[in-house]
Amino acid sequence: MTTYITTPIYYVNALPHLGHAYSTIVADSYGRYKKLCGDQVRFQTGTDEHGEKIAQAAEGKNLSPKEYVDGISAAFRGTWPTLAIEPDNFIRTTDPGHIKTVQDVLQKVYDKGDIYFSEYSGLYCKGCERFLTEKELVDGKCPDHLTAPDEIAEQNYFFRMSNYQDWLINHIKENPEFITPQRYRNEVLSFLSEPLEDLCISRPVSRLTWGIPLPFDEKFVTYVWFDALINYLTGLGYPEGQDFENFWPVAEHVIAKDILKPHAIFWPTMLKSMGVEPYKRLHVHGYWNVDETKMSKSIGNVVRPAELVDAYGVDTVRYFVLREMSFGLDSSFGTEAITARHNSDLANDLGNVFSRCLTMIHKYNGGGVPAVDEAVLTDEDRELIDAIGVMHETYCRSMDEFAFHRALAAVWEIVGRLNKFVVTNAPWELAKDPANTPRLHTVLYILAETLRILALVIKPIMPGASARMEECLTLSDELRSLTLDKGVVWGLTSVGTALSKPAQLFPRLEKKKKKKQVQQPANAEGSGKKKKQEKKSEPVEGVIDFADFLKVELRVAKITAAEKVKKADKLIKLTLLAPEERTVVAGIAKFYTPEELVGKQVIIVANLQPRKLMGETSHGMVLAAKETTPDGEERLVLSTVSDAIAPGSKVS
RNA sequence: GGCGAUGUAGCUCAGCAGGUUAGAGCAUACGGCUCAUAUCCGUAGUGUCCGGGGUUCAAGUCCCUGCAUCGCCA
Repeated sequence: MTTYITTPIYYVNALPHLGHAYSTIVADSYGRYKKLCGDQVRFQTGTDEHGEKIAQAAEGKNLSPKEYVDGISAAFRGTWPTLAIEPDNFIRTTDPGHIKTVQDVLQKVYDKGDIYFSEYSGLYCKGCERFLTEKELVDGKCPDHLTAPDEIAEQNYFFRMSNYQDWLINHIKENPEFITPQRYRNEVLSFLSEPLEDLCISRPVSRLTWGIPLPFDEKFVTYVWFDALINYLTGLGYPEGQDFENFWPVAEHVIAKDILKPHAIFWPTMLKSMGVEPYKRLHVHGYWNVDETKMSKSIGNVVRPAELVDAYGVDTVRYFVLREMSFGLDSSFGTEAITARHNSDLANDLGNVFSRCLTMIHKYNGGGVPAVDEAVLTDEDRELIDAIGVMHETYCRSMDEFAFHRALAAVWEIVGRLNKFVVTNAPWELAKDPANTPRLHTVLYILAETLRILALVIKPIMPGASARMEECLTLSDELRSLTLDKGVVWGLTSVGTALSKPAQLFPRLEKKKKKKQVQQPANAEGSGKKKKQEKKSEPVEGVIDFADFLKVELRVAKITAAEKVKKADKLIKLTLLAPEERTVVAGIAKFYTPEELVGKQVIIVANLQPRKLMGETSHGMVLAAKETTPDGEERLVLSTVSDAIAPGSKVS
């Protein structure tokens, strides 16, 4: 059996965040799982590097597009190993091989007659650099730039997507698993119930040069989606080769819901047109919110995977995202949530049970795995063993369905049972009387064997923790390399195996509960009932508490560009790095010229709700001090830091 | 405006195709153990299953309607 699993190729206009990490962890874990099932697996991720936004971003940084994308692509590539993500192939749409294949595909589709040249006229907004639909306009103007769009006619190439609409509808209906979870399948079908328009697949070179030239007309480059989707094929050496034959028929794509349409509609019709079978499954997941709100650059609450790994460790991060999110639905990320998962599931349950079991084998049998005495086997023992069989089934079914949270819940059911088993069998009691030795040995064996199986099933999700468990259990290479089917079989641990001392798999994290700090003198009030309801300190007028202060996120930002806002004599539009790029409009035009601002470091409120000022949306606020001089003149001075520091540094 | 999803214990959610006292984890309270990472085990709960109608012997589970939130489309 073979498995081909892909993530989207990530658009290099931003650095990796939790959402990217999630898609990639999912694909990696699924790939590892399939490998553990004995499949030959190919796992691909990469970066998407063409298009208008990239060209703009590069220009904004005074870099050539290629220099710019090289940097961000490397950041993605470098992030994955820190999350124990091991793709077999990392593809870039600027790879020469990819470019050639895209051109071959275009030519093929063109020759088939599915691409035509046509004039398109529409309302083009220079600010957005794209055509707007009538419906998007507000009072006839672009809602973002408040300017009237130009009616322009442009000639472009179009892909006859509409030719394949009926075929696609049928295909989706006949293959219930083609798009999962179902809610997204419904969404696509509902979208397809309306006539499909053809897809514009070119951009004139006059407007954009950063793209793949059309093979049949050099005055145009390829629209990014047409270019990007093909990565899934080029990564396999399409149009020929063993990889393509082995893996394409089993292709499974993991995506987030924002790119559903290109993957569920553009891509299958493109494949159909070029004469390639559609992919097997498309797995669509939801968004990670951060503490109830959307994660976005402008709010400044973007979660960086590297920071998470530093704070919690790779295994915890992988476990958390897979356990916490029901695949397909949105979830919310919060430090309390991940700390709670780490402490309760990983440290208290799995980590602790691992530690206590190994310790007992050391204390009561010198660290060697003792033999089972069939004569003293109880119903309860058999129940535990049976439960492991049930877990195995649920686990596999859930992993196959991308229901990772359910797979993990099933594993933790066994962790819970093992803890109960320890308590009801109390080896420390058995050890007191030599007459109980056969039973003690049997119990200890069950502990060791259950741990071995737990180490095996968590391997795809937490490869590190799994390896540490196997290490302590001193499993042979043979036992470590078993497939699931062969490995989740009772009784494989050999009697006499000498175990190592237990490692602390997941050290507990201290909760940052500042709320519980009580300042009341110990016996100020009479004993009796505990006063559970700690009085909240009375609010004092004009005084905020520390928690309120923490809500304000201050950051150092570097000004990279500044220009006056038209028709506003007080406003200057600033482009800042903090560390990501953002726009902030500041009412400082009377005091500073745009020229003198560029290069300055300022302090901004980074998590202020975005607000529109004279047509520009401001994502934050620049801090400044203001005074009125004795002669009645106003003076304003920007707040800054006393020495150079990395853009985006927090101020507190 | 059209289509769709969701609304269940303080929190996060399970409840598959209608059937006895509605479940799990976390959090809370009390009790127990000592092998263990101040961990674990047991007990205790509380729920107008969003509101209102209806179908049925029987509805959290089906139908209609209203409200709220979200998504897609226009």
